[in-house]
Amino acid sequence: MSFSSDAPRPGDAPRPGRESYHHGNLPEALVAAALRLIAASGPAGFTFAEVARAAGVSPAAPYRHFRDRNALVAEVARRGFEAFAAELEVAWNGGRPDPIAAIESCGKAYLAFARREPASYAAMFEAGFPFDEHAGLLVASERAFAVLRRAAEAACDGLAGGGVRPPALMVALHLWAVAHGIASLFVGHGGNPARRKLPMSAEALLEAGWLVYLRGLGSPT
Amino acid sequence: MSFSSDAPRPGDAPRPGRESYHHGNLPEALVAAALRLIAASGPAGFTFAEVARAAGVSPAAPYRHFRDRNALVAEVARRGFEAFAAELEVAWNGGRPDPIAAIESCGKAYLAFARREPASYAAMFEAGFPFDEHAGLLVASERAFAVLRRAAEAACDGLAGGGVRPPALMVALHLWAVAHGIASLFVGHGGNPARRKLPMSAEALLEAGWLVYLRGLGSPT
DNA sequence: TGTACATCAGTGAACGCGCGTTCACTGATGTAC
DNA sequence: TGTACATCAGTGAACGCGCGTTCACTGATGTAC
Repeated sequence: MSFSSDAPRPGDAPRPGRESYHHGNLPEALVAAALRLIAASGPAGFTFAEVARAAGVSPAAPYRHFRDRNALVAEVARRGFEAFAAELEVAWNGGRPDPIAAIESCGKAYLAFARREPASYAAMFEAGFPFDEHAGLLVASERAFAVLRRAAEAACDGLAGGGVRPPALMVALHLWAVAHGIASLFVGHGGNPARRKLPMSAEALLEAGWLVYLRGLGSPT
Repeated sequence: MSFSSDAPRPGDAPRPGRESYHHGNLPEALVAAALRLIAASGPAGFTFAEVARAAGVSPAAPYRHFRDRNALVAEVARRGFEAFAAELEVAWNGGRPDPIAAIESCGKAYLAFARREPASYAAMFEAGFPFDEHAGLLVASERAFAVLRRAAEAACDGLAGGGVRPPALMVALHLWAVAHGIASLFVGHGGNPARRKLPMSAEALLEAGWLVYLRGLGSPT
């Protein structure tokens, strides 16, 4: 993302000589402010008025764009899932050079996202409102999960022919659970520092976990 | 737990004809009220004054027992870890009848706790204050983790002698990550319903995940 | 057994504060002609 | 090119409310003698 030097940048407080009575891009600025506040104190740790203040507008202004605080956090989560899905897709890269390497790449991308965008990750997984009440949210989260699903299918395809073929959906859920478990327990973020010192990086822990699991499925690693 | 018919029961609002000016067991009542409120709206979803009201005392009363809201939630989490550890220890049962069966039993106990005490589980894993700032909390959480650690060691001991012996700590972290990932993503609770329909129960998902993983370690399951 | 006293665990009133939400408003922008 | 008008996206003041925290207080309890 890049911004021209004249356009108001999302997240900016209004400059003293603001050119326009209008903000220009308030929805963006509110999302950016929400991300900062979530990073500092979690998805429940700020008020609607606080977001307005952080974006440099009056407390009534956000109501033009979001019904309430929840709608704003849901939008943050939705964008988070979109970005997350896109990064997982890049990492998966159509399963090249081979499924195992591509899966490992997804693991790195998963934790990289949780590290780089802890506020998004928190909004996505810790905010606690039902996905199906916010239309776009469900769609976006499905898009992210679909990558893991595809990876799981490829992993199952690659199994040595001997045993029973495990259901790909189950494998995808397992991969997701390990990744989320590690991200949630061991990847520190802002107000929520990692709770436990690890004998290895979270990335190495996830890679080892997935590899052992795939080996358990019968994968020839 | 049982209560004599005369003693004030924790969580009770004061009865009209309360025998005593004193509450009798306010700390317990506050913890019980906090659990109810957390179950309804999450560890961040209520105020200190609300807890007082729910326990039937004036808003100033809780200050006699807890420095602030955080101290109360930390106490809820600490007790949660104590109960959690105790239940895991019972399930582990010294590794009897055999390590694999005992580990599966721990998996069931893990999810059973998350289901039965969602408020405790949320306080333990989603409240987001650092463990080391609340002394007892760290100790209690270590006690729970120690069970998984022991289980991991037993699993490693039981491996067919061929390969490299995996570090038990890593194995314990993997087991924990899977269990927490599944509990966190798929076990619905109060204000935080499960986000995704599963093709199987969370318990079956966890058991399968752990078994595949143990097989990947080289375990003769 | 009684009494005086210290301590404990609550009360209830008070304070300043910031929140959520509404409302009529107004400056800026876009468009029809 | 100019002008009238509709629409948009903000303002800022206002409201009632509940919160966090403090304070002097008071009823109940326990204990020394």
